[in-house]
Amino acid sequence: MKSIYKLSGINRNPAVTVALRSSSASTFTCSIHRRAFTSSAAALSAVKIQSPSRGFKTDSTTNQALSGSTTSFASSLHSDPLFSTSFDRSKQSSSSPSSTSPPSSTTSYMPGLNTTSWSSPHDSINRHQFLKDYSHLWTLLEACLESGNFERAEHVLISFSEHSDSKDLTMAVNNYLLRLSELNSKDSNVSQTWLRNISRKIPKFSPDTITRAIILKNKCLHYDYEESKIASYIRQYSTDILKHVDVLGIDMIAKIVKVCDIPLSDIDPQFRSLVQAVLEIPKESNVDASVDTTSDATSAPNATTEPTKQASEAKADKDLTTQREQQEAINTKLASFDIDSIKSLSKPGVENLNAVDSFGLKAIQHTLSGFASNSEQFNGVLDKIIPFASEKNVNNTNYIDFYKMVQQMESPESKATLEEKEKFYEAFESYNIARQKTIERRGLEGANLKWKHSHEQMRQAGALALKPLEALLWEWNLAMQPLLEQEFARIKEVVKYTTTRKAKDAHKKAVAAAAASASSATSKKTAEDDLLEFVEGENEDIDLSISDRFEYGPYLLLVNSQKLGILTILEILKLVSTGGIQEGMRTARAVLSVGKAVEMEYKIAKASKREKDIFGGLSPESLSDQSSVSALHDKIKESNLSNQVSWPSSIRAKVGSLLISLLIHVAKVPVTGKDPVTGDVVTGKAPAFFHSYQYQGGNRVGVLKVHNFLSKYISGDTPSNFLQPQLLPMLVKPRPWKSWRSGGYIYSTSSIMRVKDAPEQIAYLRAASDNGDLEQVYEGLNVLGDTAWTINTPIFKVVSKVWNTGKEFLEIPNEPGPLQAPQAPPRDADPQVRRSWLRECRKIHNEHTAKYSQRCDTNYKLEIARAYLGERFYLPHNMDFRGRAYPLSPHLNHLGNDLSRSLLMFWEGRRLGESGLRWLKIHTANVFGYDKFSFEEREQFIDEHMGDVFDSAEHPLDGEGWWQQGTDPWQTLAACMELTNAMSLSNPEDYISHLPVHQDGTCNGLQHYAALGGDIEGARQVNLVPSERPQDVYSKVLEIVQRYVNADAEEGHPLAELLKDKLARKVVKQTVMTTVYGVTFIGARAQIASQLKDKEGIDETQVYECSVYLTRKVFLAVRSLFEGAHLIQDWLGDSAAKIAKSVRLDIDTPSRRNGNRPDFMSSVIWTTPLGLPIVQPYREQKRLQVATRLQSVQLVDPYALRGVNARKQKTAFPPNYVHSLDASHMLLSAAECGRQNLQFASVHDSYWTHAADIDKMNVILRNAFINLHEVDLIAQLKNEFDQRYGGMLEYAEIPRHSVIAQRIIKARQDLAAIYRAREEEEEQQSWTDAPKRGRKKKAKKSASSTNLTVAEEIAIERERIDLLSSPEPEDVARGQSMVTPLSIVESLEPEELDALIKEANSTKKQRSVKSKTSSFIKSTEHSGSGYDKQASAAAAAEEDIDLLDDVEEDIIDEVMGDEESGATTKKTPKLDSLASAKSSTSVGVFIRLKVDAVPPKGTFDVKELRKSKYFFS
Amino acid sequence: MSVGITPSIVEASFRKSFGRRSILNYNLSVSAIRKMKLAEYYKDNVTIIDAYPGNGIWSAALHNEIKPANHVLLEPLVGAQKFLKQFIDPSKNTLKLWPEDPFRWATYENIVTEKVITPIVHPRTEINPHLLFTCNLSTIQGEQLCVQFLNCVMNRNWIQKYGRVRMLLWIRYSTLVKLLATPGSKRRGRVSVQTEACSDTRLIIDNKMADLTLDKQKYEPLEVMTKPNDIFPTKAPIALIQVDPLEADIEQLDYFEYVIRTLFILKTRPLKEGLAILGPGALDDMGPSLRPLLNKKPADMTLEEFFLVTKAFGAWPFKPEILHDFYAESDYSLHATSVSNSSGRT
DNA sequence: TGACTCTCTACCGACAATATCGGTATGACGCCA
DNA sequence: ATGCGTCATACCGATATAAGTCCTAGAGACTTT
Repeated sequence: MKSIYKLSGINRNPAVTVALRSSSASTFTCSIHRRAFTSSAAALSAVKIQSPSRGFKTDSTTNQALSGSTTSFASSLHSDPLFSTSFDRSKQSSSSPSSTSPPSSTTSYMPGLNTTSWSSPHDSINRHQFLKDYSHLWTLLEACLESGNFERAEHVLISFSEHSDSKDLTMAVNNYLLRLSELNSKDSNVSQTWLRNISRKIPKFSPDTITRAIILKNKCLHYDYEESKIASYIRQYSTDILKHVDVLGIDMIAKIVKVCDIPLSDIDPQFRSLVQAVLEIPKESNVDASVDTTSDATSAPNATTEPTKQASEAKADKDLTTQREQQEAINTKLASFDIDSIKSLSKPGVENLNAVDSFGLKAIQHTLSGFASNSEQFNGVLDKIIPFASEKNVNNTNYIDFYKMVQQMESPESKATLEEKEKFYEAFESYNIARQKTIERRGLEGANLKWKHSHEQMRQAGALALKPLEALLWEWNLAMQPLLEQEFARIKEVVKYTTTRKAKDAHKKAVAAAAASASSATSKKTAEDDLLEFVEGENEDIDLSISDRFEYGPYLLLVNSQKLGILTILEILKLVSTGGIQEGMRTARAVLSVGKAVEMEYKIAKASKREKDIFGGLSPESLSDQSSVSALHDKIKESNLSNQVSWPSSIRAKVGSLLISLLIHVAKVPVTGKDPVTGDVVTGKAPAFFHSYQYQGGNRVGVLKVHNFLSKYISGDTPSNFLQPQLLPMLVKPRPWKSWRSGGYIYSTSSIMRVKDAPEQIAYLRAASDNGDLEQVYEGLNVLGDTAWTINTPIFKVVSKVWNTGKEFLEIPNEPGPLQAPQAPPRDADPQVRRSWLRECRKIHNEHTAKYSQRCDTNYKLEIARAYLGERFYLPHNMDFRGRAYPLSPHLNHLGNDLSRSLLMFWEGRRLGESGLRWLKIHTANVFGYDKFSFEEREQFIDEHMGDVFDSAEHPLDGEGWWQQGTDPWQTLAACMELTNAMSLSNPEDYISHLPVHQDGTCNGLQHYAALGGDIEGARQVNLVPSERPQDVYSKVLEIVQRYVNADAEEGHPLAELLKDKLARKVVKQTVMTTVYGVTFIGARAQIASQLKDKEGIDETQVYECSVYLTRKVFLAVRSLFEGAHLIQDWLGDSAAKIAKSVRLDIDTPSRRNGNRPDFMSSVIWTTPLGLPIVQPYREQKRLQVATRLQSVQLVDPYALRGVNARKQKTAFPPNYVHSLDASHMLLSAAECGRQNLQFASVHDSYWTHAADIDKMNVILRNAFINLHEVDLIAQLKNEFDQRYGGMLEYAEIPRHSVIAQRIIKARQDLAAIYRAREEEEEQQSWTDAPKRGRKKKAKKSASSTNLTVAEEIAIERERIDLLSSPEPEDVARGQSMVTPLSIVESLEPEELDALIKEANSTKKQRSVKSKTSSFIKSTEHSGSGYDKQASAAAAAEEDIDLLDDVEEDIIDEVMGDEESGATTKKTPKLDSLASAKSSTSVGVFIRLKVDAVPPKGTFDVKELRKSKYFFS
Repeated sequence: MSVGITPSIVEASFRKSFGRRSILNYNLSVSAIRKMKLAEYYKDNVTIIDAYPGNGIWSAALHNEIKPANHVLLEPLVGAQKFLKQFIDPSKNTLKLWPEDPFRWATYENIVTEKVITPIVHPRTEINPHLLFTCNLSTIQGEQLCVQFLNCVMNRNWIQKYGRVRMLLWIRYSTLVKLLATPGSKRRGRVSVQTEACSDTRLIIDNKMADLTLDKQKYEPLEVMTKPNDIFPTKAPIALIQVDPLEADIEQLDYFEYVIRTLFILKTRPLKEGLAILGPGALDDMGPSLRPLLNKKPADMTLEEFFLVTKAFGAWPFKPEILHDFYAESDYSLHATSVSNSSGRT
């Protein structure tokens, strides 16, 4: 019986444990608890026979290679074909899972192999049983290989092989082999021998052509391309081997082709041109100037041949030098294209921002601008091209203004020839590729050199000088080195054993030996001992640190100690004052960030190195055939082990915590303090960081605090200096999206979808990606990524001027001074005083923190903007899980606030033309806030304010400041400048405009709702229906609310009278907006309260009741105005609730908390019109505590199988669905804009393009919307739901008096009898079987009960279904003979059942309406009562005790009654009771899930909006 | 609530507790009060502040035994007010019902300003014989209030500004073990040290069915509730404690609070680990002066030992200046609204 | 055979509580037949 | 070789932590004699 209550799918897997931790080294048995009943009850026991492959103790397979350990994996429980239909989009049904998916291990959808389906068996999107360990092993394998730990890697490989699919396995083996052959390039026998051995050890493994290619490569190197050895091998396996460019590299293929005389036609046509390019290059000139120079640092720095410290430092020096060389080389290249001087022509007066001049962004700026200042010799050609060049301002320009350069080159006056231009662009492009790569591989060593320089300068200046921060940082990094080396040594000591046990034993022996020798030689305490003591901690922790090192060791070894030190310091300083911690940060965040940085560093270096390996002497950016290059890039990324999976967060945390603990230990700052006793000033050195804890509302939080000496150095302007350069805007077009993980940056891998700790989302995404369903999505996103941007320099100048004043201005926060807490009250002050003091402190602290983080954020934006002045850049995009697009690069992007948006403009310019000029004016009016009027009026408005516009543009800070009154002031300023520039031309229409002009949907969510429901009235309100003037939803709602309030005021309602003159659009706006998101009454009330708070004439004490009153009115108004939308919203919500609360028959899902009830396991999943599958990620989270060096850290375990959060699933579905539609609309529009060669950007429901192209875009977006909504999306959704969830059960009620109900009750009794009998029998058995085994406590049931619990009934239903689907006719017959509630219900016609449910529901509703008058809408009608109650309560408090007499009797009685009943007993959740919980007149029953009928669609024809001017405006 | 109506209130309050846990056994209450010798100590001009009287049994016993000049019942629950009113003789002025919530500090000011009570300040040389405080803290929030009352004892504010006011508190068992845990106990924590530091606290009425890990030697109850119907709800054990504030000051109170709060975070780790999180470099600087304690666990340390640590901390030149940490809620709506507003601008 | 208590309160994007204890499962190991 | 008992350990879930509770409202989930 107990098996029912076990989640059979999540048994721990010992074999994996071995590989990960190897806490043990011998035999394991993995037992799977039996799911089937073992009872003798005839009808039920059949299950046992029916599924012989399930529920047995798996045989142990011995594996000698694993030091005698036996590994086994639980067999799949649910591999029935029944549950393995394919995932399909309901509209274009059925497509089988692709067989060409790239190997990956994060997710797996291999039906039948240790998997179960996630949310629905309908889709063959399955969850690997050991998903977590699987991905951990994957990363561990790589780490072991990189660090040259082959023994353990093989260990891992074997564990991995037990439960991986063959493709993943082959890839894993290949990676092993590749690495092995790399380190034994002079002897191909090593790898061949190993391959033979592993094939024997892992019979499942089958080599593929990649395997052959690796061997071939090894042979080539071994025998130095000896024709006889190579040619025969190729002949043996066909020239298919040669298609693996990503293994062999282009150079090698070229050589092979040459040596073996293979025709070029045998080479993969995709890469033929590359090979050809190599063949054509004469040998000597084959020097690549741009490829990675730090690559040797990346190749397993801590492998057996690890560079010494000096070497690595020297190398760092070298790196910088080579970097310079490289830059010069590029300069030469640029020069060779006849543009000898790219000396900046940029404007004077771009002021430097006040910032710490050090690393991070500065380094990036250096990279970007690095070679602008060199040599005068470049003056010449450019001067000829650009007449203005003589006016160039030489001083103060530290960057190249490519923007201006191009503008001038392209201007009509330019004398540049077409050929010159072409050459310029070509040079520009390859220059950008080179720079982009350099940025992505950040120069960590470069940062260190700067620190060192600063340190030396400080030395020269003398000890009295205050140390600059950089000097300090250099010291810290220096001090960390020996500790890191020590740690490396210890790790190597540990990881050379394959199990922790061996390591521990060895350690014990060593200690014993040391003790023996120590007794003779008196131990002298050295500095090293101190180190040792620190690193090792207490003796009792040694075991712990051994197993710890065993886990994180391989990962830490991947990056050299110099880099580790630097990145730790950078990360930590970046995080100061985050997480609401004053002068510190949360430990959890710190350790994870550092760990992630290590991972990033390693992966990017690895990718960069691989690129070099593969391209060999070719310079990818200078090749003409860029499509081949990018195809090869993709191939490289795909085959790279590390691109597949992220490190487990536990590993990140452990790696990070180790580094931080070292930093804490060495980082010191000078301090002075006063001795409390003597009063003397004491000086000393104190740790710069220290680890402690804080309490947050009763919760303990680990924090890392910085010494306040250090915090003096750090202001809001500091963190941008530590910014990670990996995610900045790109200088070249992003790699286009080609699969779910391929696209975006050059080296770092990003996923096309941002997922929330939900492998299920990835699984679905991957399936769709592999299936080729996402082409439209890719196309749209690629258009967004291909939009070229540049910084709006004039705006930047204004902003930086304001910034440097340090004062608050518009969205720019001021420089917050030190936090000033109010004086604490004396201890014996009244608690009230203390409380309000605390509250005040908290408030000030909050404000300070907010201000600080805002200042940081703005600083980030400005620093990035400054770095990219004059550059052309791109913003790679991905999506949230609904499909909405976001730029990958944070901080500065067009989704940011007004300021960010104003700093950006299109790189490309387009002539305004008549329509463009008009739209530019309208846009100016829009951003100013004058957007509720007709286009003509808006245009006129700007014409009337043209003086203000000119003044704003010409005197932004010293003029009238008209722009500052705008809703979006900075964008207004940008528009003013653009307009001014245009108007200054004799013909403004000739102006080449770069400003993005917006078209915004009016309440886009409601627009989609109206279209979905065909709701004419709603459509009219949101401008779907053509109209002469734009409709304003908020004003309309306000109007209705005003009517209600006036009516109440007439009747003398006091609140209505108070409020009737105080209503404003602003009061209702937010609530109307959030209605779409399903805001609750209380949430809306809070919004309204905050609006009312500042209103004149409303007393503070009245705000609350006013807000309650008003919120009711607003809700009523919204509902009346958007009846259709609400019907759809409700339907979506109800459907989601049904799905989220459905019970699955295909898997066993008992509740963790209450074994009597199943957990709900099905997420709401749907497919957008573009084919993107969307999975709502809301499940209960399992949290793990991971012990790290500093403290234990709590992480979510994304792999845990947990029930859904039904409530969240329900409330979030309507907005998510609508957002998935608006995302589809956007992507469709984007794709079409791309096809029509428009520059396009979007902020969800705000679409941007050039002013001149607005007319075109307006047509495109309207057509896209129509296309989207022409089909009945809701009907389609229902259809999809029916298919996906049709097999599940939902709870329903039918009238108790019905015949069916009676039959069900009877059946339940019968089943219970059988069940109890069998249960007893099993109990007996289990006592004799294993008397010591405690029974699962999950299954709490009252022994005497004759009723079935819900879980039990579900188990029985499941048995029946299983039997019916059995291949054995005997089983099927048995299943047919079973009488269960479900079988009874299913014997009904659907209509009959519907009728019964309807009947039960109606009686229930009647009852509940009678008993409750709680609907807020209803109570609005008597809203006076609340007021009265409040008043009397207040009075009661004030008046004398005697007043108690006045308390009404009925209230008392009520309370007393409650008290009485509180003492009465409670009840068990028996199914029968579940039925009667709501009403004794009905019976609860599980039926097949069926979503409700779709609400009838209205008559609005979406095509009408083609004519609607203000649909988007 | 005169003696004459005792049977009626006992009967009437049977299985009533108004959402709290209360004693039902009147006689046992009386017996405990007598063993405490309350009537002997509180003789003259006695005021009882009686918070959350609920079903009134305990209040009746106190009232009848001590016969105070002024007994004010702080009862915010309307149902309980109504119930209690039946037993209050309006003609007498000794027993009053005040409907404000004892949870609110203002209540205690209001009863003074409204002249419901007129507290007499008594020198700290002895327990204030004119003012007795009792409170039923058996709810889930009761524990919070209890800790705060103890804070007030330490800070000498709230009613403790009238001198050393004895408090008779009904608390849950879970609270009890936190307050009275002795060194070495699993439950030893910050509150137990604080309680020990600022008060002489005794267990007065115990509950038989709870098997708690208390030092029974040290905390011998005066009475024990044995029968199921002694309390209500039956299976929800509570206990009565007597808290007598101490006369002596706690040295360096701020430091003491910080030290115990911080050290108990790692309460079963050796003290040296705890010291390390007191401040940057704390272990290096303070370790030498506390060498004998370094390997002791905070959970095993005595009050005196905590005083030693406090002293060392106070003498440490580099101790942190700010001992109370604030944290910011992640409620930066400033930025968020500016973003969302601009997409749907006005 | 209900009722009481507790929770949560707008979508997304960003993120993230920890120390300790006790029970249970599991494995190592020894012992003995 | 197998089996059994005992001990150690890993894992998992539960609980405490702090100490004003956040002025109210109402629906829904959850629990448990």
